[in-house]
Amino acid sequence: MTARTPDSARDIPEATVARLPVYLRALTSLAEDGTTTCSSEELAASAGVNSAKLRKDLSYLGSYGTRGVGYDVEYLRYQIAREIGVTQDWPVVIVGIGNLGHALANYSGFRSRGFRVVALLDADPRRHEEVVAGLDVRSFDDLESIVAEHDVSIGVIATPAVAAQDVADRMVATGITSILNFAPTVLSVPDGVDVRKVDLSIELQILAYHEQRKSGLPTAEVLS
Amino acid sequence: MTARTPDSARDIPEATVARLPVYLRALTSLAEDGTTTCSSEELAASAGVNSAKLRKDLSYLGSYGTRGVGYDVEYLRYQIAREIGVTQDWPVVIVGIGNLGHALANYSGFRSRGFRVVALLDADPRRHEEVVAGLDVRSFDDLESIVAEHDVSIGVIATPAVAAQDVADRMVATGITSILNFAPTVLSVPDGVDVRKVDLSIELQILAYHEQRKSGLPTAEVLS
DNA sequence: GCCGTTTTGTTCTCCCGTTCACAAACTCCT
DNA sequence: AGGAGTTTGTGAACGGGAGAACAAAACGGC
Ligand SMILES: NC(=O)c1ccc[n+]([C@@H]2O[C@H](COP(=O)([O-])OP(=O)(O)OC[C@H]3O[C@@H](n4cnc5c(N)ncnc54)[C@H](O)[C@@H]3O)[C@@H](O)[C@H]2O)c1
Ligand SMILES: NC(=O)c1ccc[n+]([C@@H]2O[C@H](COP(=O)([O-])OP(=O)(O)OC[C@H]3O[C@@H](n4cnc5c(N)ncnc54)[C@H](O)[C@@H]3O)[C@@H](O)[C@H]2O)c1
Repeated sequence: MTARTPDSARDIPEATVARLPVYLRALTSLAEDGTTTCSSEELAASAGVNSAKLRKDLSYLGSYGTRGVGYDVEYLRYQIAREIGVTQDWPVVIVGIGNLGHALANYSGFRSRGFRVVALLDADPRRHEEVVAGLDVRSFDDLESIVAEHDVSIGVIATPAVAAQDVADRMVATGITSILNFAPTVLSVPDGVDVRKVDLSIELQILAYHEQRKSGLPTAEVLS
Repeated sequence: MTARTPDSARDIPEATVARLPVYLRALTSLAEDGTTTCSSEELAASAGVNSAKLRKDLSYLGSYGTRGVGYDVEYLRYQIAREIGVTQDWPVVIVGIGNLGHALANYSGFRSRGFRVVALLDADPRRHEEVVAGLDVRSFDDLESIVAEHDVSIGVIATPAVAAQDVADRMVATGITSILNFAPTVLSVPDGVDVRKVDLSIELQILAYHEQRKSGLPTAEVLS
């Protein structure tokens, strides 16, 4: 509305934002295969979406394709990365270095996709002896200084559910404004702070619901 | 339409299905606190949703509340669990016992929420020496016999991306019809098979997008 | 230089999901 | 028993996203 869009501040629909990373990955994959140009049809197939949806999504970023030709893979990849903001690395802290925290710390996919784990924190002093993925596990009390030092704005919570709200509160207090939460709890945070949750049990329960349906109906599933 | 709903076969909107597990968890939490009755307002707050949405969601299951009073926590909890299909355990196999697979195998939240891990499979023979969470890590070739023996219909993929499609194909061939995929790939499966994906990097990239927006705008964020 | 072919960008329509708002229904108090 | 006060269940308005369909634009062949 206010039309004072300095560069590319059009607001992109949330559903589109959620798909841009998928396109980014598909483009990276195509680039690795040596493909330099692709049509919306090919890219859509690679990303698992409808080609009309893909084109509409990309149109929010600008006109980066060429009619009759398609998209330049490398150019489009860069434009999407720039729009998402992963052309340079984001520092991230992980809190709660238990089963899941270890896996996250060891995950190489973060680094390659624009994120750098700068610290691993845990409340349990016994954990502080450990070195995971080349990083010392440090005291949760070091949160403030680490966030200040590395200018961290993204935090990951992998603690038990009971501790998650406390951890979130501390994160917010130190200036973190984006949280990825693995604990099965609803976090309450002030306006201006984004929270996304990943909840395995919910995903499995959704599958279970459909599974129950399948076995219920006799064979009235397919129609093609 | 066809109105031949044997028991409770009304089709529940997908968005509602995705929230039922959240309500289930909120109700369990309330029950543990000793609450026996709750209003839609309380339950909605506990689940982090709008109360009107909650009531509409619940109305798809039936009329399980009492006007002027609210919902019986234990009764509603059971009704939702039954609708989702987690009143008895679902057997699950996990394929790919690396960093993430270990964390999943050790996760106690599955058992308590209606799922039972019956086998851990890995293609790497060196893994077969291991015992994780009380289960032997077995050869991927045992998939068929394990699925047949335990009547498994849900599989979890925690292998590297390159192997994921192969694993999915094998799963489908053995009769698995629901897959939870952690590998960053688009899986293609036949009709009748459900796939849900969990992708950490995508979640972080969505956060990064909004984070970039925040730092762009000066302070035009809050208005309350 | 022009025409047919290809593929993008966009418009239009439809559908799903969210939210408001209110009547119906139940409890409790007098 | 009746009325005031609560709270559910749902009809209706609204907004956003998905997909079909097409016009505009670029390329290649002649
Ligand atoms: N393991 C999985 O595969 C998995 C799957 C889905 C969800 N989860 C969820 O992720 C979270 C972590 O799971 P996990 O299996 O790693 O648990 P875990 O018990 O192995 O690890 C939790 C860690 O958090 C630390 N911790 C506890 N309180 C803390 C605090 N206040 N501040 C900082 N650190 C604190 C503990 O010392 C421990 O090291 C849980 O909420 C769990 O429900 C785990
Ligand atoms: N570790 C994390 O926190 C994390 C986070 C997000 C996504 N992921 C994704 O999850 C997957 C697993 O991650 P990880 O860190 O555990 O990797 P990992 O390399 O530690 O483990 C992968 C395991 O899969 C096994 N495997 C390989 N090919 C197989 C096959 N064809 N059949 C059966 N088993 C096979 C390997 O032997 C290995 O044990 C990857 O796709 C990764 O991108 C991991």
